[in-house]
Amino acid sequence: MNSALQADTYAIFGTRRLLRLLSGTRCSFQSLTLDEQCALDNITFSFTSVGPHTDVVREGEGSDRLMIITEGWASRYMTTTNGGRLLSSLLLPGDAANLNALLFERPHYGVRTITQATIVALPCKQMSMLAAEHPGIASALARLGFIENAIVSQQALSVGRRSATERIAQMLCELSTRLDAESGRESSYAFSFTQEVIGDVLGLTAVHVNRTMRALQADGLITLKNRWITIPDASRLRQLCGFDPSYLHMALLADA
Amino acid sequence: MNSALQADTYAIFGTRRLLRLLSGTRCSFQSLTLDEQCALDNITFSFTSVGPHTDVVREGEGSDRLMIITEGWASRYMTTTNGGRLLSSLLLPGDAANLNALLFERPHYGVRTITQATIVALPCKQMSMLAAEHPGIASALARLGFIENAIVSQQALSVGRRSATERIAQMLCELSTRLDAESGRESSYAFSFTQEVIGDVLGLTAVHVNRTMRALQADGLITLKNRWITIPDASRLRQLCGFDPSYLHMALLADA
DNA sequence: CGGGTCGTTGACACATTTCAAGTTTAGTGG
DNA sequence: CCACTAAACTTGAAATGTGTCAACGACCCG
Repeated sequence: MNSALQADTYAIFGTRRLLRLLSGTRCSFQSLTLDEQCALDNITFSFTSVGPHTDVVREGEGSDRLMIITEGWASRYMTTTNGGRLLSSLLLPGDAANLNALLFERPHYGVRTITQATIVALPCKQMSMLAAEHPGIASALARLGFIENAIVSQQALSVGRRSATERIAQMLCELSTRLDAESGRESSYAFSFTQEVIGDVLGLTAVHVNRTMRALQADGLITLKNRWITIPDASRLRQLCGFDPSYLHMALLADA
Repeated sequence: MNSALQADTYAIFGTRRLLRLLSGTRCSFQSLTLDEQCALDNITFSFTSVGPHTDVVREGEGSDRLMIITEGWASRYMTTTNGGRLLSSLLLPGDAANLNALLFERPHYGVRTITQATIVALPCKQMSMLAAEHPGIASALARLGFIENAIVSQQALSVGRRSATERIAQMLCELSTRLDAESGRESSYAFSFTQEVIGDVLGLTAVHVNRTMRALQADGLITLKNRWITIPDASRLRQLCGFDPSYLHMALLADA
């Protein structure tokens, strides 16, 4: 099953034109009314390819377009006045980058690509108008927002109350779930994050990330090779950090 | 000026009946259409007084009522499987406790009072129906959700990338702003948080909170007396932690 | 082939935690 | 109003997880 985030995004844009563009997914649930689907079908959108390490949304600068990552990885980031950086969310294909552009002039974060990425941009005005007319669309968008909340909160919990090992394990488990990478006990997926990026997600130093991941490898909990990670026994890793994926799946439980 | 969170909540319920109940506030902006105000006027709600340290929403347990704190202090909390606890938000009078109950069956957090509190409970079903009919109400609710997001993200940044001193200073500045406690350079407000609570908000130990606050007092940055805090020079404290209140005020900038 | 980015490792510094012992404060019942 | 108790605050000493600094190695790309 695909991650809640992805599935939900696709549900919103689950129409003929957009659906074809969004890579490797299903539109599995939460179907909108036919009326709403047609409305979405008429949205104009642009389609861009962006290099790695480039800003899609600059911190504190507004945008009039809603961006959706359709390929590659990106992140929301925030900075401290004295140079500290934290990636408040990792954005995977299917994730909306700056959902709150629909309601606010300024985001409280910036968005930067990690790898090369392709991005769909939708005019906020059109989306807002659609949301105003179609409550189903509005609530789908709101639901996405609350899922973001859950993920960020979980990250705050990690950063505030878990050891470095637990944080890393948690992150690996989350990615495995969001990427739908598990088959049986084993899980594996492309893993091209810099150790510095991981550190910035988890509030750690790149050096310490290195040591900790090394330890995880030594314990046989993970294997890294060619920017590809394998988790031989997902349940063991989950147990190590007490991972409970329900916070990612909330959309699937909801029936609003 | 009052905090964005409070102001916005009151805007939503800024009608004759409810407004009278919500303590000490103004309904300053973002007025809904007359139609929408009337609709809100017909909501049935209950009204409860709760003692300190009691759960309003238990972690992971759903609720069919939207709770709003009208008096006293409360917090959203999350726990780690091995006992770690983090308060992901502090709830002040006017804040909605479990906004996402409108869309999800289960919250990812629990809500517990800190002091004695009084709480207004609104049936989710009625609110959802209203939101579906009135886009203005829906977007007001969504806006609240995104403000929550901004606050939690900011907290994650604090916990992940700021020193203990900076975190505490940041928290004190945020409270000062949200409580609208400043007059001139000076700011002061009731401060009855346990040091353990502060630690759980900031990802620190109660002991370390103590030491750090002691140091702040020694430096003349704050004064504590009888559960009442005074910040003699707010700008000095802000500078110490690089506090920028804009993330709290986002609603005021929006015009959606 | 060379230069830059990223990963790896070591030694050391330091912020924060842990443990433990008081002291103060607040609340309660006599 | 006082005595008593529990909860919260305070302080010290020691342990420890994580950060810092620095060097080196591996890899990729032009």
